[in-house]
Parts: sequence; C-alpha cells; structure tokens
Amino acid sequence: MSDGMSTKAGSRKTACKACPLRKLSVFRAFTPTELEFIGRFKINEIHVGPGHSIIQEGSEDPSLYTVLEGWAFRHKALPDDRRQIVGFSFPGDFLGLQGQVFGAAQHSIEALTNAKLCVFNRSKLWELFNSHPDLGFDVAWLAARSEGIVDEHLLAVGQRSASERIAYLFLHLLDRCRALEMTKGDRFEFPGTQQHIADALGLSLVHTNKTLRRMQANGLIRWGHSVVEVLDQQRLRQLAHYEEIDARVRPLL
Amino acid sequence: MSDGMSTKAGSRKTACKACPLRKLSVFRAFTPTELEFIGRFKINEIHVGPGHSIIQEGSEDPSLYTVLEGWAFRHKALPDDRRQIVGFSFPGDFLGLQGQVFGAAQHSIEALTNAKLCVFNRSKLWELFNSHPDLGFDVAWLAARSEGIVDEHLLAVGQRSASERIAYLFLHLLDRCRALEMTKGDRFEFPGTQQHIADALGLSLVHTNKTLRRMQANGLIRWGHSVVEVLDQQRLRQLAHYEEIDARVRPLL
DNA sequence: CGCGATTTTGAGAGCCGTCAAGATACGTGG
DNA sequence: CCACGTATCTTGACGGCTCTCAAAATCGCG
Repeated sequence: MSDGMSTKAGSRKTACKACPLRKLSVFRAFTPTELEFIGRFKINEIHVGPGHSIIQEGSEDPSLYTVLEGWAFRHKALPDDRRQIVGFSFPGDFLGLQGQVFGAAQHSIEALTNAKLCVFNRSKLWELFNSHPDLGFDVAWLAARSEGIVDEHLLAVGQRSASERIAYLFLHLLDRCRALEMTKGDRFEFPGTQQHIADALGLSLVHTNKTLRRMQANGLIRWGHSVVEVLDQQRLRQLAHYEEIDARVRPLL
Repeated sequence: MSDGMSTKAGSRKTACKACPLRKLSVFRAFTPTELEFIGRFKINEIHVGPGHSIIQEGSEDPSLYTVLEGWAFRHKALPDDRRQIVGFSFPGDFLGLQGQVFGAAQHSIEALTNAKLCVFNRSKLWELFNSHPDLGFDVAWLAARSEGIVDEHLLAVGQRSASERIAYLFLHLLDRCRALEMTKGDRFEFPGTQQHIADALGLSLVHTNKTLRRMQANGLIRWGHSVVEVLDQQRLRQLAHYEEIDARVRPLL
C-alpha cells in the first residue's frame, strides 16, 4: 500500500445495491442474491489520490478492485525509465486479474485522478465461482473484454502511425466515456498529460506534442485544459480505421 | 469454416482422459469428474493445415477451441494490408474467448502448421460454469494468463527497439516451447516466416531481416531451416530485459 | 528443372527520437 | 493578489532507426 491511499474501513460507504454506477444502462441488472453476495465479497473501499499507486508490479496484492470513481491506468516498466501504459481504467472496470489470478502482479496500476475503489477479497474468489456461477461467468467475461481492449491497443501501437494512434486513442476513450455518460457531446475530460498519451502509444513526448498540434491545426481535435474534444469524428474514425466496440452491456462487480 | 479444415466428426480421436498433453507437468491434474465433463463439452476435433484460418475476425463462431497439436497465431487486420499478430498459440491454449465471450470475433486465428484442435460447444459454456465451478475458475484463469501475455507483448512493441523486440520474442517462444517440452536445448522449431515475426513485432520485413542478421553475426541467435537457436541466453535476456513468467502450472481444457 | 515463396542486400527517404531551451500553466507561500 | 518554483507544453534543430523501393540470391516443392 502506498501513501496517499486512505482507507475507509468499516464505513463501507457505498452499499452495492445502492451503487450509483448500477443505474447506468451499460451495466446489466443484478439480482438481489447476486448483490447480496457482492456485498459480502467487498471488504473495503479505498480512496487514492492522483499519481498514487493501487497495485505495484511484482507485489502480491491480496485484493481485487472495482473502480467506483475516477481514472486509473495500468502500466508496465522496463529496468531503464521506459514504461508502457497498457490501458486506462474507468469506473466499472475490474482490476487485479490481468496477468495473474494469484501471485505477483505483472503490472502496476496508478490513479490518474482522485479515485474510489471497491476492494474485494481475492481469497474469496473461488467461493464466488463456487456459490455464484453466474458471477464467475461475469468475471471470465470481463477478463475476455479486457484482453480484447489490449489486443486493439496492440494493433494500434504495432501498426498505426503517430496520428492514427492518437486518433484511435481519443476515439476509444470517447467511446468508453460515452458509455459511462461522462461526455458532453464529443468532449470528455482527460485527466492525464501528454506524457501519459506518449507512454500509452509508444511515442516520444515531443512527437506526441507535435502530432497533437498538427491534428488540432487540421481541425480534427482540440486539446486543452484537460479536455479533449473530437471535432470531426467521421474524419477521425476514418484516419484511425477504428470502430466502436465497447458499447456492450456488461456486468459490474 | 474455411477450406483446408477437415473434420473428424464422430471419430473423437483423442479421448480427454487419454490426452497426451495432460502428461506434461505444466498442466494441472484433473479429476475424473472434470475429465468426464470436458469430454462431453468437447463436440469435435478438427485438423487444419498451415495458412488456414480457424476463426475469422467479424464472424460469429459458435465454438471454442483448445490447441492439441501445432502452432497457430491470433492477428488483427487494418483495412489496408497492415496486420498485427497479437500472439502465438501453442498446444494447451484455449482459443475463442479473447475479446468476446459471445458475439463476433474481434480477431482472426490462423494455423501456422498442421494443427489439431478440440472443438467445444460455446453454448455449453454457461453449463460449465454452473456445474463445474472449478472449471469455470480455470477458464477465468486462462483468460487472465492470456491477457498477461498480450500485456507483455504490448510492452515490447511499444517500448523496445527492433533487436530488443526480437530478443524478447525468441525468449518468450523458447520459454513457452520449453514448458511443453518442445525444445532441444536452447533450440526450438519456429514454423513461421520472417514476415510473421515482423507482423508480430510491428517491424517491416526488411528491417526484421537485417536485425536478425546482425544478431546472428553478434553470436546471439541462429536462424535457419525453421529452427531458432538461442546461442547466448544470458546476453539475450539482458538485451530484452525479459524474464520468464510462463512456467506456472495451468489448467488444460 | 522451374517457379513461387522467402530471404538477403543496397540505396535513399522519412517518421520519429533526442537534445535543448523557451513559454505557459498551476500550486504554494508570502 | 503577487511572486516564485515546478510541471507541462511548445518549438526548433538535428540525427538515426526504421521504412519503402528495388532487385538479386536462395530455398522449397512439384
């Protein structure tokens, strides 16, 4: 546990059945029985500030998490100072399974904003599969979705040019924000820096900046004050060769 | 189903309990009950030849697969002729969940050699979770492992130089082959071409070739006649900054 | 033996990285 | 409310890793 992480043990502020996220239509309805189990599966709720780490590569974290509020990102580091942001995490995302069900984490997760997370007891995961097969199914479903997103990300980093990558990333983020009703038109708040974008896309900071400027000059996007606006969604999708894939109804643990 | 795929319906050549893969120590032992269920879950066994597709991006494939023999690779294509190989599939790998539990596949899978695959009934997947929670757990476990491998791949493509990427890929393949006892010393058979390596690593064919030659001249590796040999494992691991992570005992569906 | 697939090599260009420095935004303390 | 320091963003210059184009050499297979 890193500093900057405050625990609200016992308070259990958000009761699962009253979880505000569940009102969103992207999340499938849960039965009272399921909610009751999730309520017992959840052992805590934590708040972390921007820049503070939630899971550290190489550590054995006994917990699993669901993002309740805020942004986070998963990343992997090389021994020198290079790092790859593997993906961004949004409210409703289930964290801690990627890479390893048990054992040392293979990636780090860091909060990008103030974030609230539900903490689940990893050692009860087997009980979850055992007593609630439908929830077990959901866990697998979420893991598959998560891998699909990384696959798409890998396609972008491996094959697309700098401007195509940025176009892809912004559209991807826009789509995910939209599903969570976090957009205003084609605008969404991006709490990261250009360095985060560079690290996510395998680009240098300088080249990311120059590409961003050029795309803005071309009337494709606007970037400023932590807000990203997609000005010409059609041209951007054409540039990125990217179609939305993430509007599916999904479970929320 | 593409041509080149021959079906051995009814013959059910390999009985699960007699599956030769299960003798390998990387795969955890299954109970008779589990084996009995898997036997019913398995509806067929197919053989596909090199270059033939097993799953096509965008298609609704009602099946899930376990590779029994041979190599395959998952890839995603852009509208032009660019494509990204997202990963290679080995005997024991469970295919069809990546990206989507149900609905259109988000990637294609193609055989690299003659391959044998077990075919499972996707519509029985829920029954699997319901009647055999331990197997459901295994499915989630495999999905998490699979994502971890893609994460590592993304780190390589996003952050590593050409020679580092090749070093990483060869070590990764060597480790996976070793777990399946498909190596001879530090040598393994690689049934792909340099174009496959290029597509997997986000490099051009020409640059892949030149880098390969340079690495061979430096005494790091040898490449020829579909065989890859790691000559200096230590220097190679140092170059790639890569440690084996895939020797864990895992389930085999 | 001949043809297609694959590998190899060379030349030249360009996208993107690094270095460097200045400009702007932002949080903090006075 | 201003001063100041730090983080972030911007811009320019330059270099190089990697790409594309092109063609020759080799391999694999019928």
